[in-house]
Amino acid sequence: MRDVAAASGVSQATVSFVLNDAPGQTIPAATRERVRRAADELGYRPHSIARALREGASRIVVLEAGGLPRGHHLSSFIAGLDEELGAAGFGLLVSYGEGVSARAAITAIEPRAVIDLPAVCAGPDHDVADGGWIDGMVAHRLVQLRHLVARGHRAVAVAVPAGDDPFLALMAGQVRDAAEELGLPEPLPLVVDGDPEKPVGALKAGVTAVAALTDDLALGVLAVLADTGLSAPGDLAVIGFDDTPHGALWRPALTTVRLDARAYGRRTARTLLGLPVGDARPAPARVIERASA
Amino acid sequence: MRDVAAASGVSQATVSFVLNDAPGQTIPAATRERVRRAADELGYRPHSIARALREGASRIVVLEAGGLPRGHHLSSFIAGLDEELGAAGFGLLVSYGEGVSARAAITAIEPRAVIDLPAVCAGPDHDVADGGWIDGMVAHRLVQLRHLVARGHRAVAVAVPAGDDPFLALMAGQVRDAAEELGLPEPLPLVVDGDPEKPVGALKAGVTAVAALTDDLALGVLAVLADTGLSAPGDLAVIGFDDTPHGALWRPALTTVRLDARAYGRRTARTLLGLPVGDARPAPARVIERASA
DNA sequence: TTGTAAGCGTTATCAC
DNA sequence: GTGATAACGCTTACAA
Repeated sequence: MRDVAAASGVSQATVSFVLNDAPGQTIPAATRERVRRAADELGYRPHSIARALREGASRIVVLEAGGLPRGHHLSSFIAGLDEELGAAGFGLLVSYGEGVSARAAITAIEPRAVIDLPAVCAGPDHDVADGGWIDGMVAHRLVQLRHLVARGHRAVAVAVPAGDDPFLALMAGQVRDAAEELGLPEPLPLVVDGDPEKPVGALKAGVTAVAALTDDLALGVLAVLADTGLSAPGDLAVIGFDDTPHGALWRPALTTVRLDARAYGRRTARTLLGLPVGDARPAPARVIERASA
Repeated sequence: MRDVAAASGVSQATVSFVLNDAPGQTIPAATRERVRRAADELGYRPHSIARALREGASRIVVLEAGGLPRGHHLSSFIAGLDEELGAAGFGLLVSYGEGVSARAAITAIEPRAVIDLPAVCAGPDHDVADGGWIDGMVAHRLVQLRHLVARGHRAVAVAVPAGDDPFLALMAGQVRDAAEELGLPEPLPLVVDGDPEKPVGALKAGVTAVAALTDDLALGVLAVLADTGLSAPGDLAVIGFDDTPHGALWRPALTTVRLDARAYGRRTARTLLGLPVGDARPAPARVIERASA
């Protein structure tokens, strides 16, 4: 920066003002041009560590994604964040809650902000922090259930994991809400734990279709079904949620719903940066119809 | 740090010396103790940004994992890195090559080192940088092929992806080497692209078993097999490599080989830190026998 | 309109 | 043995 200042015959302060479009400064266009060119020719890159020291935080945003189902939704949400943050000159780091050194790295970075997605979802004021993702979720679950209803199913179960994860519990609630809105009987929970008795029991209870919280849970249902000689969609229709890449590899290939999480990512980024959310309107959820439902 | 110095009645420099065990300094035990206690009581944490500015690089190591097959091996390698780096007070960040903002973040961090795993594998001197992982790989492929040989197979094909990825090309070479070492005929490549003709062709050519480069490729083979009414292991035995979590969900469940990448991660970290590799001896590769081979 | 200088929290080089 | 002090590269209040 000193070199740029010298090369353009101004002081370091002026260089900083020009390069950061500092508001409240009135610098003639000629000077700005000179500084810009010099910076360009010298290949000047701001030293982000020095900047972070000065500003008290780096220009990096961290997304805590530990415990979230990995798949199309998450990567797409990330892609959306990435676009907007990248455009604003911010960096994005995704943490899957791996281990000590990962935590160490995150704290060492002094991020400008950290988006703790699971926590945000559990909290009361989602929309401010996730671009409306969670709040729109019931609508997406409607898409999932409507697919089943359109195929004549009314007695549906919801495939849930064995442990209790707050995030997935929330999702389960959304499925129930969606079912209510469609006037369906309350969906029975179908715990996916490898026990073949579970789906058999559901079948006996009159269930004809399963809406899974995630694709991997749907795959789990498909697996135990196959183990007991039953098959989808004949004996039990199964629909996933997320469109993981490997859902397509299964036989029967998994029918699932895919949503435009990218738009939510963009919105999240924009509200975080204090920008107007703008035109990023999420596309409606889509059923990816394959074989299982 | 200033506060700690004041509280223990020494200068900032002394605090720094004590807290970093600076070599070549002779500080009385009493002073050290006083400083340590003061730091503790005040809850002093070194400011990593300031340190990075001073040292010219942050205490963070970046692992570039873009393009690598995700699964047990990668996460296990990461876990190994994590342990050793964490113990040494370093942070680890894993980049899956997501997008602009991720790159921006990485450069903003000024990492102490970046391990570009795909590049390292392509390069000539792996062992220095990956803890011997790649060089030991032929041995692991032997485990994969031996499982097939022990079941009476000799005509094996190797499942490869449609595009050409340098990393996967390297892996294919290792399978060929392993086959040669076992005195098997050169394995035919079986391109996994969703075309059911491919495995049928292999069958006609007398192939009785497939060793896949990765689990996902194995799953791809299983899928087209199912599409043509054939099944594993009856018509064609299929063995994967990596033990991805969803391989177990398939029916037939995927037989695969799992290796102790964690140890390689630890070795990588230690050589990177200039430490002796020590006792981290990788456990031998293990076949996870399920149903497909 | 531009320049000067202080300061962010460390670490390292010297005197003492 | 310990303590000033300078530097790392940047931003910004204030002076000119």
